Amino acid sequence: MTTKSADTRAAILDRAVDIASTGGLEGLTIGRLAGELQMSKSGLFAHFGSKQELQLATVHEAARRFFDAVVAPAQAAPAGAGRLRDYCLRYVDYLGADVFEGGCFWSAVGAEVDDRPGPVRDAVRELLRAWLDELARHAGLAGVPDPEELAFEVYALVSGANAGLRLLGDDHAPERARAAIERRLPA
Amino acid sequence: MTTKSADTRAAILDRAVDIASTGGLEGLTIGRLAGELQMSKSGLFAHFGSKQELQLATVHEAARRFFDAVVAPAQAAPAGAGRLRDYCLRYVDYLGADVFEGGCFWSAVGAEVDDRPGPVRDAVRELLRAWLDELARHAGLAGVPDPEELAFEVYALVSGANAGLRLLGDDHAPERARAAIERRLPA
DNA sequence: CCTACCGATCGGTAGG
DNA sequence: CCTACCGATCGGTAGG
Repeated sequence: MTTKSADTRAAILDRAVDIASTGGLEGLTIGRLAGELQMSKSGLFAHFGSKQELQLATVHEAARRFFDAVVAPAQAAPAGAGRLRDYCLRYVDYLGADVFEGGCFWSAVGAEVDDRPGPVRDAVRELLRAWLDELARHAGLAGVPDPEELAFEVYALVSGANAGLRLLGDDHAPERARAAIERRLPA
Repeated sequence: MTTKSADTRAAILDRAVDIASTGGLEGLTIGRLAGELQMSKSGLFAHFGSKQELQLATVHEAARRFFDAVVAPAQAAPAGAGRLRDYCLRYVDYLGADVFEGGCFWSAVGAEVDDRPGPVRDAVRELLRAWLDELARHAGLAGVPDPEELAFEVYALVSGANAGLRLLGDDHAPERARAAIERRLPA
């Protein structure tokens, strides 16, 4: 029975993802995490062995949550224009769906790690890269002339909506992103 | 002669802006800043009185740099479509112009402060708000139907280009943003 | 602008 | 998973 240990680990990561979505991966300190979960620092630490391993596990747990909220439900739509459209709509909707406590996890963490070479930055980079590739792939299937350009624009608009929502407190931001994306999607 | 003290303060803030553009306002520690400038922590600290005052002064110094690089040079262009176009081009170009050591200061700092209520967040928010208002104002003068929508899209695309450049290492990102903005600008 | 401190917190370890 | 530590660094202060 490794179940109890696995449950504890899952509970730690669940909280870690929300802390990091708010205060970033630096704000995710072992002391704070242990305090909130009412366990000792060293007890928690033993699950990961280093701060970096905790950060990596947190990033992958965030990817799982993003996958469940945006990617998986869209698999019902047909590949190509339908899937692309579904991805985009869910991508915008996810900002207001409280998937993460601090809004888009990738916006919160992306700017933080981009200047820090290492495995954590690489993991974030590759996950974002894979998501943009998936968007571009279905844009290509839909016959869009420059699929990578479209993927870039959608990503930028959704990130912009998150910033508008969180930093400016502008509730219209997702609607603005939706309008711009709608205008850009293939008919 | 308060000149020597003012010079020191200017040198501190000059370095502080670049550190914050890389490691964020939390990465901007008094110890690190003092170390790089080869002065004592307390000597440096005396110029500001608190970490928060240092952060505020750093944000305003960053605004000055952004103004000098993007806003001021565009004043030669005529109000309306011409100015709007000039703003947008310079806004994209500024990403690759090494105005800040860590790329766009506002992208680096925006996601960091958006969950931390207080004077620092308010300052960042108001500066961004003012910039978007200025973009929208000239879009309005140019006869654009929804000036705020256009300002939002331009801001999102430039932020996206910065992320593409810094996080993904995609050198095409500014060109992609430029293309999308060009398509969106009034003829 | 300095030396010399302060209490708190950081990531991490020893040893159980 | 715990108690009890470690050296380093944090923001900040006293006193000059």
